[in-house]
Amino acid sequence: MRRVLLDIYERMAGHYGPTGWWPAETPFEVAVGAILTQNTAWSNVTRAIGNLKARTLLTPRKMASCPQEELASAIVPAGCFRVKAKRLHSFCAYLLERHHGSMRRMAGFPLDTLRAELIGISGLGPETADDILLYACGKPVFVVDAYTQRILHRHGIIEAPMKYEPLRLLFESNLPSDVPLFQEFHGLLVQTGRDFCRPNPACDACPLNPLLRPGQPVRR
DNA sequence: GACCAGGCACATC
DNA sequence: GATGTGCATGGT
Repeated sequence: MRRVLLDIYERMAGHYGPTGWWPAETPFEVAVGAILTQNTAWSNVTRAIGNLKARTLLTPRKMASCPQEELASAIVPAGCFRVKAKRLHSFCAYLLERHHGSMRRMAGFPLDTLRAELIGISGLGPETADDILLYACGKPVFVVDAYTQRILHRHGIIEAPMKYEPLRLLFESNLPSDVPLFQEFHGLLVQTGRDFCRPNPACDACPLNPLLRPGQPVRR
């Protein structure tokens, strides 16, 4: 499995080069983007974040003190705006109370502690928590998403859809615990999924075709 | 007009 | 534990 995963990584990296994932200017912006992108296309998140910047709401204190309806109006383009405004407030409250509003202070805490606390916040599930941990805090967690599932399944690496935790551990136990590797790997999976693994895919040019299978010798 | 997008909470069985 | 539904916009 280790060789298969590294083969996948090398093919995608060879096709795309460095992705520099996640696209954001600050760790706090990463966290906001992680919440806004839930079940939402990234292009819509970009608009919402642009609105937040224009209204100078993209800091933990400004966002926390902004009325929820006003916050919601700024993030309308991201969809589910009432729900997400509430989720952003929940995260800001946690960040202010527990870490004095500082993402850098937050990153000083152990991974397991932070992961449990983040998942405990209403509106933050495992994927959103892991986005924040990997890309905003620099912690070695592998982020699993719908594209990860779909790509592995379509290429026969997994037989049936797997639950989040087992799939995360599949990657983490078969790869070196390396933050830049995890960051790039997930970014490459998203790009590959977006370009080649949609419901009506253009599979022909996919860099993962044909894919190395378990037990198969490395082809060069 | 239907379907999808870088989920999650809640209700129900 | 598994499945269904609401949230809601913008692109294809």
